[in-house]
Amino acid sequence: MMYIKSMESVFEIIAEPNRRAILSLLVSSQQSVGEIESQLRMTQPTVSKHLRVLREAGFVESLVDAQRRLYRLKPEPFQEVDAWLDQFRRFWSDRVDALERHLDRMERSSPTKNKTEKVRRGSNRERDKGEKK
Amino acid sequence: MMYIKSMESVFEIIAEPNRRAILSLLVSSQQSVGEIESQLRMTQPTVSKHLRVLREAGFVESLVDAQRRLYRLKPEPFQEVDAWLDQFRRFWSDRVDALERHLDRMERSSPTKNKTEKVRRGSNRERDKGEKK
DNA sequence: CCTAAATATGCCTTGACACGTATATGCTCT
DNA sequence: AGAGCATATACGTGTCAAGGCATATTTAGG
Repeated sequence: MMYIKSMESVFEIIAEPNRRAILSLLVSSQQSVGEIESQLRMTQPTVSKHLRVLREAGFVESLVDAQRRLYRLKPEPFQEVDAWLDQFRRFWSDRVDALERHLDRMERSSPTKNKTEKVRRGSNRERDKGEKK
Repeated sequence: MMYIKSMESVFEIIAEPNRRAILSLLVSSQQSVGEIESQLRMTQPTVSKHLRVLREAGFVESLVDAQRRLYRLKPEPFQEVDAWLDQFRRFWSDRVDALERHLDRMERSSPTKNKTEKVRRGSNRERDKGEKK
């Protein structure tokens, strides 16, 4: 009997560095387990286990190709993360600005993870602190 | 001696449900530890520990207010998550569509997660199956 | 200075998860 | 059917984070 414990949320799934590496690999194209294994220098069981977690969480799906399984991305969980981020978007930019950056990112669509330096932008939220009870 | 082990990535930070709850709380306004404690039904040490993790990861900053510490959000780590998501955006919609949905979300700013059905887009990599090495 | 309030930290236990090694399952071809 | 490749699963182990509980620290005010 195999117990699939918890791993409820998408956030726990992407918390694992190797899983993020697998996901990034699959952006370029679908890959077999062996291809992932060789590119990421992980053992085959490790790859398979992570793929299982990713599949059960809906991040990937597998296509049978003879003895191989080709894995490819599925969009829904990413949307879920994106939806969660929404509530915080107002903190790093106002509406129009966010739109522009969003567009900008999609125009370029760079495959590498861009570690961009961001300019801090003060939040526009005012708060009263002083009251002591 | 207190070891601050790893907790390197922002993804591990937001993997913890209580931390996400704290972050969501702080969207509306900055809060003291006690306020967070009572609203989220966590013990005070638990709240403090999570806040420490969040602070060291740059998700929040604290303002001293007498005996209280007021915590409020900082944008950078959220941007980092957003940047990571970028590489996957092509998977859930084309450019215009993404823009529309992005706008739509910001207009309504609905807190619920939208579970949209998407049309898959085939990868451009053909599988070479036959060759054995 | 002493006390109370608010928050931070230390120690300990527990449980989850990631990995390695070994093995099982599945598929193909001869 | 049997061999060989590709992938999945089982089991044991080590590590580390999260929380409970106790206590330290900080600040305000009498």
